[in-house]
Amino acid sequence: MYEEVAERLRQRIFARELIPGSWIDEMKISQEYGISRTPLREALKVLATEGLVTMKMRRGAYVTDVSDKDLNDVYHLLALLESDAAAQVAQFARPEDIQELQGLHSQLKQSVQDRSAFFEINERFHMRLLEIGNNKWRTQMVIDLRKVMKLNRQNSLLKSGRLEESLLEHQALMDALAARNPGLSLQRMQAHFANGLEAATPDVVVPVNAPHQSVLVTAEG
Amino acid sequence: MYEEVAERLRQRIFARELIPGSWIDEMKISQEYGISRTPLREALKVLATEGLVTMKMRRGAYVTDVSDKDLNDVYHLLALLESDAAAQVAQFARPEDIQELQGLHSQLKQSVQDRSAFFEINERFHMRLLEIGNNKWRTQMVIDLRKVMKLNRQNSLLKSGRLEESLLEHQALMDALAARNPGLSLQRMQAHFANGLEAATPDVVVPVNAPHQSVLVTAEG
DNA sequence: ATTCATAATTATGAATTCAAAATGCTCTTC
DNA sequence: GAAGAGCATTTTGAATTCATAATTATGAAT
Repeated sequence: MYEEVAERLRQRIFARELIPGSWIDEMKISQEYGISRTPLREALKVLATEGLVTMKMRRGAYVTDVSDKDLNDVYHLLALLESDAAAQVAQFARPEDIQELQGLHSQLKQSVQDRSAFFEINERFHMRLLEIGNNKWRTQMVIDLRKVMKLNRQNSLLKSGRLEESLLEHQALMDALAARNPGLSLQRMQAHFANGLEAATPDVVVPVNAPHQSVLVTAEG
Repeated sequence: MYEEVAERLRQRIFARELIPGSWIDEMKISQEYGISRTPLREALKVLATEGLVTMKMRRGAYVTDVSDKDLNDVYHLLALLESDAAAQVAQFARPEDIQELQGLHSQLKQSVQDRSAFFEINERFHMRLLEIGNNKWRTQMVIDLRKVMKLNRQNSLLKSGRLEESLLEHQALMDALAARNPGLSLQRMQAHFANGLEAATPDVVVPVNAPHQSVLVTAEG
């Protein structure tokens, strides 16, 4: 059960229902979920090792408050890991895997007018690339880091105008992958992230007190 | 208490007292430690998210069995992350930080005849470099990955003859750092890891049934 | 009125108890 | 003698209970 509880808590944290820095009332949550404190506490300790909550001695659990520096650091690592994955894919992927990525890219092209569809397919593309990269540890690290990114971004890091640019960057990446050029693929993924970060500077982020939303959050375009 | 218990379990796993693939008897361990199952189970769940143990539904906890591919994948990521850190250090570290690293390097040079001292100082050097790299997420990831490396290596990845080579690589790295050359620092760290891996191919690993030892295990030289 | 001390309340951390599921053993039957 | 069904034992997972620590509130003293 603790896995399920952990996931429910993650969603509430991402949705800003549980505010960074705030104390997590074990009694209240366990009553809300109709469970005892035992599995809840197990879930909290898992979230603590994930970095989503912070345990204070004899003080309980608090939603971790990530700073702007933290976000930049995490974003840097995402760029590093995902571009590494891109290089590996260019080098070792089977032809049908490249084909699959091209299929996803085509879908992405077609959904450039539908913002939420674009985000969803974009997310799928990045995740499939990681999986094809065939290093489960890297994949897990990226998953964890993306969770942290979700902690402090209410919406996508994409500005409205970024969708088209992002698509072009994806195209360039796909070309490099199809050409089986590891170094170029790495560069193109790096560039993709570098542009995404520009669009992500704090001053373009929507107000914190915006109503929570279940919209997909992506770290880049 | 769960933190303490988790650490004791980690040590037992690294020491091969708990064998990869084997089942972890909650009752037995909790009696051994003179505690109840509750904090033990919390610790196990933490170790599960760290990847050291695997939870099976209604089957309990098992020490994770990492394959040779896993080890190569993890090693690849260590090289990626630590060389990234080296580049950052070359770029952003304060002069006194570079000085400190040079101090550690000097100690390393002096302890080339004492194998265990060499390992310990080497470990300190790598950790300090990471800390100076000033990205706590990267540092934490490296710490976690190094734990996984310890799962399947009874002793160091260094062959006896590797100590001197390793020292030369460290010297080259230090030069690049002192010259404040990020790209070169990155390359030198990558080279350091590339050489370490060569020495770590399965056929040079000591037998698995060797008596457990508390010797420091390092992922590279 | 303010500050310090003590008591009471509240919440965390751990132990114990309880329930449910899986495995293994035995007994029966073919 | 072997195979399958049923029961017992073992073990996990969760709830409840208990103890300890921390915070807050109340009261007294300066």
